[in-house]
Amino acid sequence: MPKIVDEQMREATRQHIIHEAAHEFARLGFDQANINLIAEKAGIGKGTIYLYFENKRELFLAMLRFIAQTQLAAIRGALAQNGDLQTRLEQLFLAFVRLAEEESDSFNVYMSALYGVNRAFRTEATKLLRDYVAVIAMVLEEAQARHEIHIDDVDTTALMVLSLTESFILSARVLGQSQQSLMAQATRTAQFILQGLGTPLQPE
Amino acid sequence: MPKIVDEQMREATRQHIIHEAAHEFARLGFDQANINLIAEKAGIGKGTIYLYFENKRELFLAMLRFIAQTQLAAIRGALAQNGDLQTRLEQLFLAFVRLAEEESDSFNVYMSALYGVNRAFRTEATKLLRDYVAVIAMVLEEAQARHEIHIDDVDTTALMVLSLTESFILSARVLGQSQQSLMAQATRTAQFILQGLGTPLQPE
Amino acid sequence: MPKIVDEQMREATRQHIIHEAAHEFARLGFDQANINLIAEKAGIGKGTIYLYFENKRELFLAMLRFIAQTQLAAIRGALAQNGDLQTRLEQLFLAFVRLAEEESDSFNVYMSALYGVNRAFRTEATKLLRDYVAVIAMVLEEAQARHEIHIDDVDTTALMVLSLTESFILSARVLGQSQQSLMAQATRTAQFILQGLGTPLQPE
Amino acid sequence: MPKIVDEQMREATRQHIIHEAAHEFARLGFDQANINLIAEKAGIGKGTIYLYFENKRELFLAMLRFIAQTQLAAIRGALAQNGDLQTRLEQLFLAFVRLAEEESDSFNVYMSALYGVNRAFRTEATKLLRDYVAVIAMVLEEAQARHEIHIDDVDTTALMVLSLTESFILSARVLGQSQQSLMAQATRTAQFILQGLGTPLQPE
DNA sequence: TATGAATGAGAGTTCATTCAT
DNA sequence: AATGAATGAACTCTCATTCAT
Repeated sequence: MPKIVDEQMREATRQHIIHEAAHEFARLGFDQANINLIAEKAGIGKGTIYLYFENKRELFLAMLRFIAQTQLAAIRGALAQNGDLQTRLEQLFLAFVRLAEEESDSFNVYMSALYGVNRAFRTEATKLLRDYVAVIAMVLEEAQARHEIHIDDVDTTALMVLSLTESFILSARVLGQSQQSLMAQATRTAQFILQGLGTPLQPE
Repeated sequence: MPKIVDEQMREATRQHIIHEAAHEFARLGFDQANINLIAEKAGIGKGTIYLYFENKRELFLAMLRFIAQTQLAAIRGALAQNGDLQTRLEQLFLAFVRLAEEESDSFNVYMSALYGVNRAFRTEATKLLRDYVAVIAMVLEEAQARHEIHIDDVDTTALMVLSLTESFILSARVLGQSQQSLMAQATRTAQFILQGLGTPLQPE
Repeated sequence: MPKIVDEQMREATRQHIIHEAAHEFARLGFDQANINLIAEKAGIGKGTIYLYFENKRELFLAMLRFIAQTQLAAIRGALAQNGDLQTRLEQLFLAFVRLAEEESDSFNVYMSALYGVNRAFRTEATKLLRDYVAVIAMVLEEAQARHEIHIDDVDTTALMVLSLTESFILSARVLGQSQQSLMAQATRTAQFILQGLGTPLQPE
Repeated sequence: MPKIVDEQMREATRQHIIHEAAHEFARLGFDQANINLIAEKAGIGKGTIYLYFENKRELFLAMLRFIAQTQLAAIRGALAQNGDLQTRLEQLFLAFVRLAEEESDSFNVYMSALYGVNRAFRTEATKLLRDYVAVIAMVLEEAQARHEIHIDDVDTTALMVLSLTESFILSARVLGQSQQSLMAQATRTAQFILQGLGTPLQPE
């Protein structure tokens, strides 16, 4: 079965290139990142990259998709466990804190793409944003089904939740807050959201 | 007083360059923006830009500062009028919706700088973030002085308010929401915040 | 006799590659032609070409030789039939018109090689030129033996005849003359040559 | 008048670049010629070439036009003097011999363009071919006006004359004939043409 | 023998910056 | 002060060729 082995090798190399590319793109941005350097760091020849990706742009997009998958998987994982809404919102918050810490490069790349000028990159980054909203909306709907809350517009509310977790965390980090101090705010933020939704505070 | 006249001329030219630069940087991003084109659009010679700005980087920074001033002035203006906290939060929300619409270029430039890779740009963009938080914190403290609310950590709360306004609005716009539908959410968002802060809903 | 069979197979593959190469070289020129594409069109692996030809240059030379053989065979064939000089010159002219039409790619490749910058290619293309002259010279000598004409310098005259047929036809084609209008000039050109040689016009 | 001086300087530089480019293109062909090297040989910076020519292709075309002008001027000059047709045909022949010797680079570039694969280059080279034919046609018509000859199709005849001079000379050179031996054939070729046209040989 | 993945030299082109005028 | 011609570093991408399988 050399075909399958080859295919696995190829996919492994692809992933490897994407990893190095992610690092460089995060460090320097799309324009300043250097294909030669990415190849060098990946331990392959300069031309080899073009056997795996059509051009620099496609490599960047592939990397964006990879980041999106990874991040979404992490967030989904954090919300997979059962529990009441407060617990799950706390889990969501903590998951984002962890991601923002461990994958800060990815977040920078993602935000740059989301608010940058390249249309294709924005489109790709927007998909992740939509996925985040969808995942949170699902959690909210489950809570609603359990009569924990009552919401009119689930999607808008989900976006508010996302702003109070992801955006809040990113801003706080930019302002210099440590991971620890951020984690300490998980409960409080979850309470803020629940109260905001009109749900009376539940005793911890 | 030729000196002063000269000084005024010089400042006017500077502002003029910054304006054209803002347009190009917003349109193309820092790397893709072309100094020659900016000069041409500003109606001055290529070399002249370097009499006003040390290099491309400094021009970008000056433009960032200009954007920050303009935006902060708009937000300050929106919060200047009196009224209870709910009203002022609504005003804040509406002000951001307007800004995001009318100065969307500036927002993109600002967000790119905030989450981009250039350290100097991040530092500058962070200042604006800090200023926003400070302005909101002041509003919150005034409300607290009037016993409308009670908050422990004013700065963190201010950042939450900012996330629920600015970040929320930007995300919503990226997802395709219109200015109108956004404006319709001002009251609701303000209520969400007030409830989140533990304040019983006030009759409108 | 597997050896001979193998040898035949090998020669067949070689010819096949040359054919595809001729097409690509004629279409794009030596530099722009792509070895990978030639291999693909020939239905063989990229590396296989190098088992048949040392490098791109050698492949081009082999193709030049192939073109030369084909063309010379066509011209020889046209002159093989008997007849007086006028008839044979007409045949020569018509043969070149046909070749220029049906093998215009080959002519372009040949002319590019003849007047191009690559020394090796020029040398190869010059051989064909010499062969043409030799063939024509032979015809002239036969006519001389039959006392149809009297010439001092056969080779120079042959070159003049070649210029008035091949070069004339190629130029006319570049200037847009159709195959038909060219063919109509066969008799006239032959007469021109004969008169040029000092031979009184023969009644048709 | 700095404007005019500048304009003259600019034109001088342009001509200078074209000269060096002609040399390189003749030596290596379009694809192999190196813009960097052309710049270097012209004693200017690599980027400077792009202030004078949009790209490599345009530089090549400009050079083709320059060659065409130069060659056509030489041929026109040779035919300017009065004299009977025989004399003028000899002058034409000698002019081409001289050109082929002194500007052999130009001839190679021109022929490569004429029979090469690049459509734009062919179009440009064809113009020169047309001009040659036109100049010769004019000479023939003048002779006809003086009743020296009688021709039906002037253009076709002009092309025959061109083939018997330019193409003949180029072929002869490729076959190794020296300038001297070529020059010695001027009279004979002119006679060949005149006889070919049906004109009784004039006593020298 | 046949293959095609991998390689890396190489080249056209852009553009921030300089500096003579 | 203002200019813009000149510069050359830098970068993406192509493709002939190699070689392990």
